[in-house]
Amino acid sequence: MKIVFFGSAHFAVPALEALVKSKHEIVCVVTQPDKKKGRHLHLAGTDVKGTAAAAGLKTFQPEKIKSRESVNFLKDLDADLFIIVAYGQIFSQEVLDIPKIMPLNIHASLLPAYRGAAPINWAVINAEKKTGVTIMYVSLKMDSGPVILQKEIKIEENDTALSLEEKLRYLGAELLMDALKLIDSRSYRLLEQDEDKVILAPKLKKEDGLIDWHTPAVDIHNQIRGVLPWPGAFTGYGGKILKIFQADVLPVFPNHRVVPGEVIRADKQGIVVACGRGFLNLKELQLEAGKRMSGQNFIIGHKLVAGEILGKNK
RNA sequence: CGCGGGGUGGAGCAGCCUGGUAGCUCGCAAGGCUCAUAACCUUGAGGUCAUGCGUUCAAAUCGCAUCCCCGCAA
Repeated sequence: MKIVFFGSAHFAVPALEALVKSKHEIVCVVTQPDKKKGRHLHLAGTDVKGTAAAAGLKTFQPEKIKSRESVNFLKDLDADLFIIVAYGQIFSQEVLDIPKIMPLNIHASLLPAYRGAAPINWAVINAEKKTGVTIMYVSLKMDSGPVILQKEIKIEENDTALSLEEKLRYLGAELLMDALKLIDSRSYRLLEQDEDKVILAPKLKKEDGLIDWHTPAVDIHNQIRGVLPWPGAFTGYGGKILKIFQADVLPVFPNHRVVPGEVIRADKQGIVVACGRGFLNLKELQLEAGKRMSGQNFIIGHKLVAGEILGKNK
């Protein structure tokens, strides 16, 4: 089959690599235009662009996928399938109608749960026990098309949005190959999504990383694991931003009344902070302008003592 | 040329503004105390103060340049 691959982010790379190895013909890889990014705003291509270049594939980087020029270009490719994975632009019906068989998408959740840009993050934040990947027909409304294949995976206690993404991107690539076989043999089925079970997973905002110490320790723990790699869970300390990368929920009972955010212990046992219910032992943190380090190292250098309240500033 | 913070023994930091013997906590080594310990007491090793140039009688400290790391913003 003649395939046009649409993708940009890290998540899409294994799927493209799998396609490259398959018998299918990739007529073009469409990815987002190069953007200035990073600390010094250097111009950089997407992860997918790098992969496509390594495989010697032709790339197309339209500013707007819906534009007249883009549509004409895509029509001329005469493709059977469009495969869209973490591309980053919304398609118009006109574009979706171009492929002769169908437009396909890999989504990192068990649809209809977690429709949107950050399905993995929200699954972790919401303490889901499992998530997965879905291969579906793309329709105009975001992530609402009928499902072709779906595979679930357990969310482990120590999984983060980062580790899950790593698992899911490969799982997604595998499942895509299975789906292509079904489509090739015309033996697939389209299963409509149950609109009553829709859960939305909007793009994360900076403020989603801000820790509210009044919430229960388990919830904050899920937040810390879920908002990686961006924006990262953070609080305030000494007027600066303090990022928290890793923490454990602790069943500790202090001998006095505590305020949420209060450091009730800071010694070799760890940095223990009071939450709305329960406590967190901060394992890995990073102060603004500082390096990422373990809780013990943090105490040694920053003279953090019991009684201080986190989150007072910023 | 988007804004800002930082590079000081093995780790994390102070000192810099107001130049004049390199300091703290931890770790490490040796010894001691102890039934014992991640506890405590002694002692000790370990540093081109990121790099280069400059100012000065004298630079970790002031000035210029370079390299590297990090936060914000996108």
